[in-house]
Amino acid sequence: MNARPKYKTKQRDRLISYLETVPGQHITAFDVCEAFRQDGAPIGQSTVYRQLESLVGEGVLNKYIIDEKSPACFEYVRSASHQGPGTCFHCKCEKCGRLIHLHCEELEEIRSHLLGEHGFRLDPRRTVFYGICEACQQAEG
Amino acid sequence: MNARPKYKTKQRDRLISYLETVPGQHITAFDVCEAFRQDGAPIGQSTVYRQLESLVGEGVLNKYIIDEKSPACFEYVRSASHQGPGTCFHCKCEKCGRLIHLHCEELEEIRSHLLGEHGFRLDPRRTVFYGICEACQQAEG
DNA sequence: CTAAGTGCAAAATGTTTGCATACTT
DNA sequence: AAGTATGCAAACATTTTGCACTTAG
Repeated sequence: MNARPKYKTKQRDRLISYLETVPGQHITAFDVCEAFRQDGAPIGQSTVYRQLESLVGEGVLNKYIIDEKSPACFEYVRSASHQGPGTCFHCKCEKCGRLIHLHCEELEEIRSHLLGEHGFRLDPRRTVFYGICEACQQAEG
Repeated sequence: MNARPKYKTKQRDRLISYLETVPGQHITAFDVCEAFRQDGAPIGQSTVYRQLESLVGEGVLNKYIIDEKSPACFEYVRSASHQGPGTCFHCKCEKCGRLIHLHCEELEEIRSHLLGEHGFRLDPRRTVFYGICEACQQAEG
């Protein structure tokens, strides 16, 4: 979906190194910039955005739009060549804002159903389920 | 989730009248502003945004964040007092951008599963399934 | 009369872009 | 040398907010 970088640059390497330290976590472009700033060697934010976008295109990162107002967040999935996509669904609580990762085989049914009955190939990397989490349901009665 | 209006104003009435002419369609704040501008009697955009937000809070409108870069869109569902929530899922094709409305009983299973197994009460009004639609799948081979 | 709503212009926010410079190959 | 990448600052687009004014109850 996106162009992949042709050149190996210092910034790109540093970015990847950083990402490897936070696998499976959700980080924003801001987080990344901040990390480098605190390292004493900032990387320009345009570069960060551009590289991040490239890495999404290469399948190294997943990108999630969790919330209309929050910044997009990225999740390191694997080094560019390895493994299939780590299937993981996300649930976002509209009340407390908590983000729940669901590694659930049964949810595969959803994909099958959508594909079989509706011809729609679901992309779990971009799909976020909104709703109310257990804790908040009990709290509200 | 949001405050509901206490006062009945001319702007609010006009907005609701307009919405009633586009049931089930997806309209943006911009569309609304435009409609009134062309009516010769514009309504301030802040007012539009605020009223729209109120109506979402009242359940009259659904609000969807279809896309990170696109404006939020609203869908008129019912007049404030009537009926239960019109259950309708949305699928957004990442390729062609098409938005598909799914009125599907079987998708209720998803809700049951999430609720039963994960304690998560899915909100179909805010959830959008991303993926690739049938046409685009065939096109790409 | 008081609380709520309106509308303008300005702020906020996350992301993208133009462009001159620097780096990779 | 040619093609990319970088980084700054400025541009962007949507939504929100501050505030003085109007309107509904």
